[in-house]
Amino acid sequence: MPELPEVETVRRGLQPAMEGSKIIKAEARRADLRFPFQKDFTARLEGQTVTGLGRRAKYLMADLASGDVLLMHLGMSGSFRVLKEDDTQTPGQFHHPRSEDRAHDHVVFHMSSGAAIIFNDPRRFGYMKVIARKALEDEPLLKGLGPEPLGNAFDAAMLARSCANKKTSLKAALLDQRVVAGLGNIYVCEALFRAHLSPRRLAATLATKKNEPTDHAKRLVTAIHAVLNQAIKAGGSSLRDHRQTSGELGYFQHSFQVYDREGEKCQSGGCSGIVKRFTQNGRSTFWCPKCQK
DNA sequence: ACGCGGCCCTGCATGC
DNA sequence: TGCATGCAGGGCCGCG
Repeated sequence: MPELPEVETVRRGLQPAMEGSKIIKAEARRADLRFPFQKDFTARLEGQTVTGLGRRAKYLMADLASGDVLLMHLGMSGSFRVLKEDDTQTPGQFHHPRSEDRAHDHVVFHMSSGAAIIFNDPRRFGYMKVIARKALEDEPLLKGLGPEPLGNAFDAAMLARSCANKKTSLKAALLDQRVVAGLGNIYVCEALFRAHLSPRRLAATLATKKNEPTDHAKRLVTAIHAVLNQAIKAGGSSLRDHRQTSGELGYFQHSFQVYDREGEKCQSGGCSGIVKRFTQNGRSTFWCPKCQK
């Protein structure tokens, strides 16, 4: 599911249930997700008030009164549901929308607000980890992350600099979380389409010989901003697993212009191209060969 | 040093 | 209907 807009949607959904509320009980219902849970995982959460819920790239970060931070990653299929504690007793209510049983409800936080927060993750590529806030900057999971695409540090000049010496395609560069942190396959495809840039283009062509940003770089940053902001407004994209924490679907998938639209007409004004798909670095790229150069 | 493919895991669509 | 295959929004690891 989750690229930046989906994770941000989840953050906004969890915030009212978590912020200012205490974790009365935390359940880890199996020994591991992607990694084994830390031995003291639940102990470090229980009794703690969540003072804030932030996001960095595709990570959710809950600040705890103890000085710890709970890092959460949704992997490919992770989702959160927020229920009233009473509803968890009602058959059906507790279930993930796509699950007939509770087999993949792996983590539950029981909050003093009366909310039960359930993490469901069939594929278990997601993970959670508690770390001390003062150790955040040494955290390996976060260490190499590039700038937030919607943050002030990310602009055409910075993107051009970090692509200047790359020998990869533009598609691969944008998927590289060290270059910019939070984009995934969908939004890279969509941003490249909106910027009329080919996914096969060499990343280094975003910079001039003097490492100045080209017009392509400026167009691309504008496109990235636009597509992410629109997707966040739409509650993210629901293809398979993504749900808002209320269980509602996101609806940005209806606004895709190339992703998952192989064979359809290009939606760019005046372009008569057809959306094509090919595999790049082991992942599907969707694009219009006619207007993306 | 860096880029690429393999792989982690389950569920779903497709084709025989 | 049943089984095999391939594919999926992420990202770590090892190889060349």
